[in-house]
Order: sequence, then structure tokens, then C-alpha cells
Amino acid sequence: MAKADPTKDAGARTGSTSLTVRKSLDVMDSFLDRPEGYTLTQLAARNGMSKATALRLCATLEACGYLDRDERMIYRIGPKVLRLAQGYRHQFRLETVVRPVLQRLRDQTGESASFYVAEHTERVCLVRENSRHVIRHHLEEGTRLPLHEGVVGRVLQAFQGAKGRQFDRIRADGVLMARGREPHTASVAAPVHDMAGRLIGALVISGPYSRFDAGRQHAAAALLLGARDDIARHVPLEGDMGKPTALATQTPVLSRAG
Amino acid sequence: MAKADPTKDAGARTGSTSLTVRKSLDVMDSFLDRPEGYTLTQLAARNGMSKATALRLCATLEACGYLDRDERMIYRIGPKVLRLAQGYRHQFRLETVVRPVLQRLRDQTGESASFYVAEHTERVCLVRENSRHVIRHHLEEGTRLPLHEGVVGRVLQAFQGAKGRQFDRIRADGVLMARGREPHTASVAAPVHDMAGRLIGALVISGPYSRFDAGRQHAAAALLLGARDDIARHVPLEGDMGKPTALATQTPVLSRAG
DNA sequence: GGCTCTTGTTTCAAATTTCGGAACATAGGT
DNA sequence: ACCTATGTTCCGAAATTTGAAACAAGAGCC
Repeated sequence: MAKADPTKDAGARTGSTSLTVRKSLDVMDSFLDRPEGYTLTQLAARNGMSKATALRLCATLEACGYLDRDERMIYRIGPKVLRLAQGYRHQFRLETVVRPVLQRLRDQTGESASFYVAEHTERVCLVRENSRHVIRHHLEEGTRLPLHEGVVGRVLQAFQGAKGRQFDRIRADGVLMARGREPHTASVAAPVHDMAGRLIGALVISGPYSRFDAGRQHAAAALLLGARDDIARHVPLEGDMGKPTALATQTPVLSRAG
Repeated sequence: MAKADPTKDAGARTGSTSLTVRKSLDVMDSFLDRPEGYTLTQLAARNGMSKATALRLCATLEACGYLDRDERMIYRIGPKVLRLAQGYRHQFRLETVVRPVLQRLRDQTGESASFYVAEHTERVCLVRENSRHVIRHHLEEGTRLPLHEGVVGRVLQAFQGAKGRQFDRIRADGVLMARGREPHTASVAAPVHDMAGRLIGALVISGPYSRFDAGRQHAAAALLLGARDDIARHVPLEGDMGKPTALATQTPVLSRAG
């Protein structure tokens, strides 16, 4: 290679990663900003490589269906991506993406983290990771509570479009921090939407007010927003895999190879 | 490299393609058969490479979001694919995928090729490539005809679920070859579905019966099936980009880069 | 026409990067 | 405790990747 890239080791944590493959994936990523497509020269310039290199990478991506070229020589995202996305949707289960996020939230805050979905006039706790403290806000997965009660309830109602100054405020803030439904508790909740903006459910962190004070609530709120985006990034559009509730009820995936 | 792969030049037509990148894409392709995921050893075995190599490739794909690894170390399709598919849908226009296919069909058969969609009680000729012969079946794009007339009309009705022995037969055959709506013409038509099985429209090849005889019709029918699959592979699921008709009416895409 | 500027493509030798075997760490199963 | 399976790291040999430059082909302009 000609130039020594100072960011070369930035991407490699453990083991090592293939430089060539990384470049080809960077090329693919270019299309996130600009789905309309690029000409070869544009791609080469954007990713800082010679036209010769860009051509070879693009030719490979095109041969495998990951890129497509129209009659004007414009590179576009190829149809193979559609098939992969289909496969993704097929294996997708909300729980498997939500649970690791909740575990991280619980470890970061020390308090209990849960994910709720609205169902008719109730809200269901689909996934939950309880705090490890002895004194904790404890609840079992599957618990159903009235939709109009509690911090999560208000958040879900707000982002279902409920009217009123209280809900306007929640929508404006994007998060809700408040004393909980039960005494001595405090909760921080935020809605989760898919990439198309449809409401999926809500994340909550709950703990005893004596420990989970205003300062920690604010810290939790920031973490919550990151977690929300992380989940949103994994949720496919559409309801062609059933209702969110059904997702958690599906049978476990993973089978052995053949 | 250790082993000399005899299929090495098979994928490289012009210029050359990157072997490393191709391998990494082969890894991605593995997930089309098995969206539930693979363990590292499975992937290495399936693609005939050492675990060390598979690990390096997968690590790169994972670092870029194209693969994901759950707590059991199972590799799955990553969320980046979702975002790319979203970009694909955004730039997708039915016409840009249909027209090249029609051009190829016209060049292969010598006759006129068109793509129709059903709309209420009519069928609309969205895209058309007329034969280059002086004697030809000629029609302009945008022409609207009654849904109940002609070879295409019967095909569209059949795959919209119309009842009757005539339509059962068409559904069973998958193609319809017959004398056309007008005298001295013959047509071969086949339906086009998306990957979820929803009817998109129909492809037709039409010509003067004196030239477009039974033999050539059969040849055309085979080509039609290939073209149908080719289109289907490019059409995203859902109607979240509007009705098919709207797709052709959209303003041209392609703009300059910045 | 002739000229220029752009784009996409091919070639080639230098050298960086990839490759796989083997050794290692860890976990699970018997 | 043993044994097997997995995922991971290391290393030198070897082949691949790389960019510059030259080439072909258009588009635009004077």
C-alpha cells in the first residue's frame, strides 16, 4: 500500500481485520448517505482510493449482487441486499435484541431495566432484567399492568398520540423521569420507535427513590436514549412478522447446522 | 495463498475482482440459506477456509455491522443490512429495473415487449420496448386497455384470483400463449410477483402471427420466465413506496454528487 | 473539424496483506 | 480427571492488492 493510514488500528480491537474487506464495506456504506448512487470516480474520491482500486472492489461487489450498475454506469445498491434483509426479518426476534440492551442498562445503572409494549388498555412487560441489589424494584416478565398507570404508561400513551398538556410535555422531552406508581420508587422511561417512526414500546429503568435519586435518574436518561437508538437500529420495518407481543412468544431459534 | 482455486477466473469477466472481498461476500451469502446463523467453525467449513481466515473476515464484517454475534457466539445478519435495504427501497423505481429487461427481451425475440399492471377494470402499459421490425406490434407507453381483453388481461385476471377453468389453466401453466386481441397477432404473457408472492404486473411479448409462430412463442415463453425472475429479484416487499403505477410516474432520480 | 476535459478501463512491478498450520485458552461433556 | 470441541493468537511464506500511468471512449466546447 502507498499511504500509511493512522486510523488503521482504530477499527481492530482484537485479532485483526481485513483491510481490503473493510474498504469494500466502506464503499457499501457510502450508499447510506446517497441511495441514488455514485459514479466510480465519486466513490473513489469519497473513500480516498484510486479509481483502479475502487473499480476492482465495485466489480467484486457487483458480481456478487451487492451493487448494481445502470446504463449510465451509476452504481446503486444491489438486489442481494434485499434478500439478506428478508433473511434478517425472518430470524428476527425482538427479545434477542432487547435483552442484551437491558442487561447493559442494568449493569450501568445498577437498577432494574424493562421493556414494555402497549396492548389494548394494558401494558405488558415483555423483557426484564432485575437489579442485582437486595433492595430493588422487582417484577417478573409477562406482568400486565393498566396502561393509564405509572411512568411507562404515560410514556406509551403520549406516543400513541394522547391529548393534553401533560402528554405534550412528554412528547417534547422524549423521556419521562418521575416518582413511580408505587411508593418509594422512581422511574425513567423513553419510547422506542422503529426506523419508520412507528411506536414499538418503551424502555424503563426503575429503582428505590432513596438510591435512584435525581442525579442518577439523569444519568439513566442519557443511557436510555442510547439504548433506544440501539434497539431501533435492529428492528425491521413492517408488521409482517406479527405483533410485537408475538415476537417474544415465538419459539427459540438456533438449530444445528447441516 | 495456499490453494489454487480452479474456479478463480470464473467470476472475473473483465478487469479483475478481489479474491478477499469475494470470500467475505460468500460468507454473507451463507446466511441466505440459513438466517438462523452459523458458528464460526460452520462458516469456515461451509466456505472451505481455515478458521483463522473465517474469523478475520467475520470480525471485519461484524465491525462494520454486516454481521452480528449473539451471546452464544452465533453469527447472524447484522443491522447494517436493514439500513441498506431501506436505502434500496428509497431509490427504487420499477421502471429502471423493468426497462432493461424489456430491451433484452426485444433484442432476443425481435418482437415487442411490454410490462402491464392492473388498475381497477383496466390494464396500463407502464413500460414498453417496441420491436425494431417494420412489421411489428406497436403501442405507446401509458396505453390503457380493458382488463378483460387480450392475453395480458387474462393473465392478470388469473393471478388476481379469477374463477373458472380457463383461469385455472393459466395459473397452472404460469404462462399464456395465444392469438392476440387484434387479428394477425400472437402474444405470450406471464405474471410478475414480488418475493412475498404479491402480484406486481405482467410481462408480454407480442408480434405478427406470421412471423411470431408457435416455435418462436415457445422460445419467448422460456425467456419470459427468466425475465420474470430477474424482475422479481429486484422488487422490494411492501407497498410503502406507493402503488406500482406511481413508481413509473415518479420524477427521474439521479442527481449529481456533492 | 479539432480540441479539451472527463470518465471508465487495463497494465505492471513493488510490497503490503492475506493465508493456514500449529499452539493456546476455555468451556462442556463423559 | 480426562477428552473433545470451540474460538483465538502467532508467525513466516506467498500471493494478492495497490496506485501511477497509459489507454480508450465520450461529452462538451470553440
